Amino acid sequence: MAPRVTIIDIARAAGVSKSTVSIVLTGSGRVSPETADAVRAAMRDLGYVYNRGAANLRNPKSHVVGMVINDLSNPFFAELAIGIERVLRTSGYIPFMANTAESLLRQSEVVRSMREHGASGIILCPTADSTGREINELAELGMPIVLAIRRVAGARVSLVASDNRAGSAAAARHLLALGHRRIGYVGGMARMAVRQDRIAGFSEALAAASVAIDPTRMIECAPTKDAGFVAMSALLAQPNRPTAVMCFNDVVAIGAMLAITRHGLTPGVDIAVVGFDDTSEARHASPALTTVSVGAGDLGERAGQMLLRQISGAATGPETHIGEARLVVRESCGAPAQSRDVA
Amino acid sequence: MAPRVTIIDIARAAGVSKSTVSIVLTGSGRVSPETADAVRAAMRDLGYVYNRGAANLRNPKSHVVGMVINDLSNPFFAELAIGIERVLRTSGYIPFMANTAESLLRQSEVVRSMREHGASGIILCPTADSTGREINELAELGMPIVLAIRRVAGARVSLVASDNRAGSAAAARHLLALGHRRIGYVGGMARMAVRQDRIAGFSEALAAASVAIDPTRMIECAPTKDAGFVAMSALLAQPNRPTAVMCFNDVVAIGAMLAITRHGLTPGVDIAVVGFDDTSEARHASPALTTVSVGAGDLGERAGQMLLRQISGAATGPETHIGEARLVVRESCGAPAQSRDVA
DNA sequence: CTGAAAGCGCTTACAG
DNA sequence: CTGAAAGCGCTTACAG
Repeated sequence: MAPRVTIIDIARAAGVSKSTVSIVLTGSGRVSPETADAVRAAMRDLGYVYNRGAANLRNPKSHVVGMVINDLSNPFFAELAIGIERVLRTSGYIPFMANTAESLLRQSEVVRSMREHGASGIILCPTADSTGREINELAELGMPIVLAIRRVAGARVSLVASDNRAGSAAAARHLLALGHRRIGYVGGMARMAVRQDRIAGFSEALAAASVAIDPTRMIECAPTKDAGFVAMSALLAQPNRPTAVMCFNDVVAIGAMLAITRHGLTPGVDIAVVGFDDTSEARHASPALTTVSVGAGDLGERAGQMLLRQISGAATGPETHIGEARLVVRESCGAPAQSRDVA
Repeated sequence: MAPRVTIIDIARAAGVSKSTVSIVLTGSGRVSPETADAVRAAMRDLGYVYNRGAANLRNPKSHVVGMVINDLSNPFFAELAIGIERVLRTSGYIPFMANTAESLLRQSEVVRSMREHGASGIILCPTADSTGREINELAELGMPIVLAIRRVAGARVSLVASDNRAGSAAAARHLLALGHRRIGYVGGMARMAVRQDRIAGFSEALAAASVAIDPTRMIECAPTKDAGFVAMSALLAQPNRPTAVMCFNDVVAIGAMLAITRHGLTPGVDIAVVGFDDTSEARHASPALTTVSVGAGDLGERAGQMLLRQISGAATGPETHIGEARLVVRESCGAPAQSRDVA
């Protein structure tokens, strides 16, 4: 690789001092248009690359922010990430993304690396086993941080999530209205606050209808398609199987529908299935998945805006945004066609 | 934010010189275990954060690499990205990812930013309108770079892609064997080299069977679900509609199947549909999508390995890996059940 | 094993 | 508007 070209080289080529080059680079202070053009021409000619590390050394205001995503293979988080990027970018920040694949070790490596590179804030979709302790430690170090989607018990930081309890309750009430009484719950790990919230809504709706919850029909599993398949298969192997299942999220639901089909039954006919998230996959699944829409892209934008407020100091403390969760009735719940949502 | 703690603070707290702290940090040179422990304890107590920018200034060997992805909402690219991350991480590199959403402007911003932050290499899934010129400029500046998935005409850099021509030819031969003669092609933009390669395979198969291509049945569109829906709808509005369509990729095919259904027809029965990529969505679509499998995760791993060779200098020049593309017969092509692949 | 010194590429006052 | 100087946090020889 050719020796690095620095502002000194540019200054020499443009016949100015390196202070002037720096002023052109940062846009601070006044420089005559002719001078600025000459400097820019020199940068182009010499293939100059600005050295952020050196700049941040002197002026520690960085415009990079980190996005730490727990599972990029889940389209819900991909849509969320795209929403975050959209607002961060239009605000002049450059978001760098990393996937933790639900590994806490990987999460702490990635977060550390982002701090070392001078990120001015982080949006974190925490792994399922994150605890309030490590998140608070980060925040106490002065790092602006917004938790997205997944609440973490004990974490005293900003949060953007959806109304998990209300969304699940609405879905459960819908199944009850369709006449279901043996309703299972599939997916998520018990330690996840999000699952606790969703189960709370589920329980609340069943209690209101005086329907008992059978703990043997509450199956934990990782929030993935494959795990949903396995968990649903286990549920189907039980005697007295449920007539309906609520799933932790859409990918689990799609896995569950696959298991139902593989078992020789028809989702939406023999067993009602409901998801959570309303990813585009839910719309295109077969049968089309009844699910709870939370607006992944919108939540992402909210999280981006919230992080910007944390960074700028416009927010005086941690903020919380709980987005609406709306039941979308399609085919997989077996509801009569005329009561379904379009698309 | 508290004033930054530096190695000088650590040195003072641990009662050593800052050289010693640096040696502990970098692992260069020998330090007694007791001293090293004292240093590490001080770092923990004071909440020390290593400043990569400062370190890179003196020793410009960075362990960050960039992954630039053109469309993260397409599950194919998400799977690819996960494969790339897997090998990069296990090799001690920390991959930062950015999504360009098919915007060339965004791509150059993101690439520039990665260079400014001292990335030691970049894996680039280029936007549809990337040209060889800008990619060669990057490479000439000495940046190790691997193009993934999308060949770019004129680019003289390393490439990991699939055998687009052979894969498309196999898919077309399959449709011909099923008796189809009016076969359309939906999706991709004409300027994309990948589309040209796929069309070449398609044309080759049709020519071998002495079947003419009707240019009015070749519809360009962006490689997205929505664009596939619109393009297929346009094709269906034509007189003498095709009995089969090959689609640029799976997301286009899923959009096309939706359009067929919306038109009152049944994909796989009234019109055969074939995709490309074999994303997990293809398996779970209804009807299950016949497609060309390229192994997204594997290609990602290959790309990661290739970049590592470019960075280390183990590669003496640009390398190319063309992965196998294998037809996977499911339901959407209307093949008789006994000839279908499992799952 | 440790300490003093130089220097990486930049920005920031400050004097002209 | 420009130039000389100091300093950001680190690493790298080099002398002890």
